[in-house]
Amino acid sequence: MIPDNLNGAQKRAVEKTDGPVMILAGAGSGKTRTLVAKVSYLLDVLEVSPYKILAVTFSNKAAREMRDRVGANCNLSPGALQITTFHSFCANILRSEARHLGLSRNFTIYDDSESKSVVKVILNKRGINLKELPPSHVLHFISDLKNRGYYEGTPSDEFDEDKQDELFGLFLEYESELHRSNAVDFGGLITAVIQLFEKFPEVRQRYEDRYQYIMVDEYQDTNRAQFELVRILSEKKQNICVVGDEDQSIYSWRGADIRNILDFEKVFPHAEIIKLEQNYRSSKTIIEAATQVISKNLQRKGKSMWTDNIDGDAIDVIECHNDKVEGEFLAKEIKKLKEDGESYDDMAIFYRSNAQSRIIEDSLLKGGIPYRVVAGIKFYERKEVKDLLAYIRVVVNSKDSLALSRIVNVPTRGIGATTLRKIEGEAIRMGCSLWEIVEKISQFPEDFSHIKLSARIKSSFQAFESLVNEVKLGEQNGIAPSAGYDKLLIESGYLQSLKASRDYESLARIENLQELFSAIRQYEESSTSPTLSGFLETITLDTSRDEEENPAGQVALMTVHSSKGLEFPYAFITGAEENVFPSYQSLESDSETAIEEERRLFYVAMTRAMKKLYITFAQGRMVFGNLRFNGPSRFIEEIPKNFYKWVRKGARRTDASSCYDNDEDFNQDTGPSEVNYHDVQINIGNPVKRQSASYQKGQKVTHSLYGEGVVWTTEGFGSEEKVTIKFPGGVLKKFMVKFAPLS
DNA sequence: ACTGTTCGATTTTTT
DNA sequence: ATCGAACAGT
Repeated sequence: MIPDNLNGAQKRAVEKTDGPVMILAGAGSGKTRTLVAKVSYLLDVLEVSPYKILAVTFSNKAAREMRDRVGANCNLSPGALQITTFHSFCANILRSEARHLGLSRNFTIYDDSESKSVVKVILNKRGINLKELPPSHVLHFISDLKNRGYYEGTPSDEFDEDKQDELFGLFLEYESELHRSNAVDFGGLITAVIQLFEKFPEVRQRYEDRYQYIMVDEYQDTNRAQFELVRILSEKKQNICVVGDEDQSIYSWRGADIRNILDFEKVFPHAEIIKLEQNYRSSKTIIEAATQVISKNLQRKGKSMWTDNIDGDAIDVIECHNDKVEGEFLAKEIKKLKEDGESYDDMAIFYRSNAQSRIIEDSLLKGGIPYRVVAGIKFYERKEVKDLLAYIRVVVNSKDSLALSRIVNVPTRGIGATTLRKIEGEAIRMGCSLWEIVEKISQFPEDFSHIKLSARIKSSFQAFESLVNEVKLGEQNGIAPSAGYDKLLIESGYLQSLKASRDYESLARIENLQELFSAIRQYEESSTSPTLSGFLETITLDTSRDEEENPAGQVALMTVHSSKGLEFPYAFITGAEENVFPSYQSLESDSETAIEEERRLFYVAMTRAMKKLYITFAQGRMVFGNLRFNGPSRFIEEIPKNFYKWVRKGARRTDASSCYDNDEDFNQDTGPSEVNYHDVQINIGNPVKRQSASYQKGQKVTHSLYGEGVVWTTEGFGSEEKVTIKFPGGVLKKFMVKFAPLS
């Protein structure tokens, strides 16, 4: 049955299971609830097999949430449900069908930075100066093509113009380089599946027959290729249900194509459109103000949001003298709310760009307000982490020449640029991969006398080769991935080289490698047949690690983009100035489309607030080292006057820059002045046996890197014991006791 | 192979 | 202001 906590439109959305449907779900309209109800309805009432249902979203977080909720509803193990991201879905298909496309199933997935490296290598090879032709520019061309669904041999003539572009040759070379490396990039995951379906009708039919009900969440974020993919899959049954909100489309710069929404009915002429317009989240004031702002956009289907909620407080628009005063206002106001009994984790501060967070953090720090910065965790982008992952990739997919050349001389083993150039030459000459050359050199060094390798280099190759092969063998024989990682870390000498340079940074790097170790352990526990290659897949397609952080009493700081999908009773939109929000880039481009996207961003930000919305802006702000006077954002002016109250904070009219003159607090050295470089206990592979938790809540500890802190939470015991420590300024860090240099 | 220096760019970042 | 990448010098 359909849960009776759904409203009319939501019920309709649930019941309309056959034929194409587009659900336009405004902010806070109970979209997830409806989707979960719909999948549950298919399963429980229509008794559709979970095997036949496919639901795709964009983020792993969203997929997980939906999977768990449906699983709980219908008493199914979450694993039985095909609720997944576009990219995982495609990666899985490609692993099964890899042979059709001349890939092998252990192919590597390249992320954006690796794609960029490939581009750089190609440009270098062609002797093109990176300044004349920035790699980012080339990469943009390539990913744009892929986002629009192009693959080699696309039948459509839509790409004729692109093929004339001088960059097209680079695209082709890029593609063949990836293919040689047995690698696929993010965009390629999607287009390769489309290609697979186009070229092999029998494969296509298998999947088409299987997925009888297809749902797409966050539809406004789909690009052309993703749309094409679900169109193909649903072509026969036409049971496609897309859910999205054109007003929250904020990823066009990533290839999201709002036309997927605007033109849905053109592709599916009999589509039913259902609008979810009742908002359950925000006060009437907020909803009406936001509705007014977004109504200025022309690129929309048009919904009119309404709510039964109370009117609530007026929006506060705070005019601050400068960005510093803005920060101080935030701290002061948050403190006041706290004193009134509100909780810190009910408050969030949004900014347009990450650069703005620093000054806000400063004020919160000074005000003693605990906060957390919600940001794309860059853990997997760390050099040392990428290095070790590259080792793993060479083990998993030895054709991955990018990974190989990254680590063949890390740590230094005498295989420098010159040697690398030589073996690259050999690889080209013999038409094989770098790894095959490495293997051949190790086995038959005499065959390579013509490239004059010293004895030392030869033995380096041999050591490297046997390490990789031993781990590979271990992987095939079901040795735990973490053990393989251990071996790589230790026998490559990587860990040793870090330990040898006992400086501040190496210490942190070692910790990160320990963190990577626990990530592998975590993965092992969650998987039935863990492998290194499975681990790689998890982390390339799911970067959301570390996001579990306990929001215990912290104000959340984030970009407007990362706020999408979240809600907070109290929300602060900061930097509401021309050239900041909307950003100067979107103004420069002078295109109405760009401004509309900024407006959608502003709309997203406004609709995060439940009870009270603050919008702050500064008269003067430091931008790229210069003081700028931008004036209030046009979006403020688009809010009807009756919805807000204008307040001035330290806003003077003269001598605008004086506030920057005596900045006594800015240059304090906050880092620990002395670091105790005692030997870090490394026990990877030989867990320390401790039977009980050795740390307690509230205990004071000293971390040799971060200084003094207080134990915030503890979990596990013995070698699995983990502690979260709170350092001054509300910074929370989690450590594994057996690794962390704590005293 | 490591280190310092200059130069330049610089929104957003689900995968 | 600040960070990183590219380059030059040791």
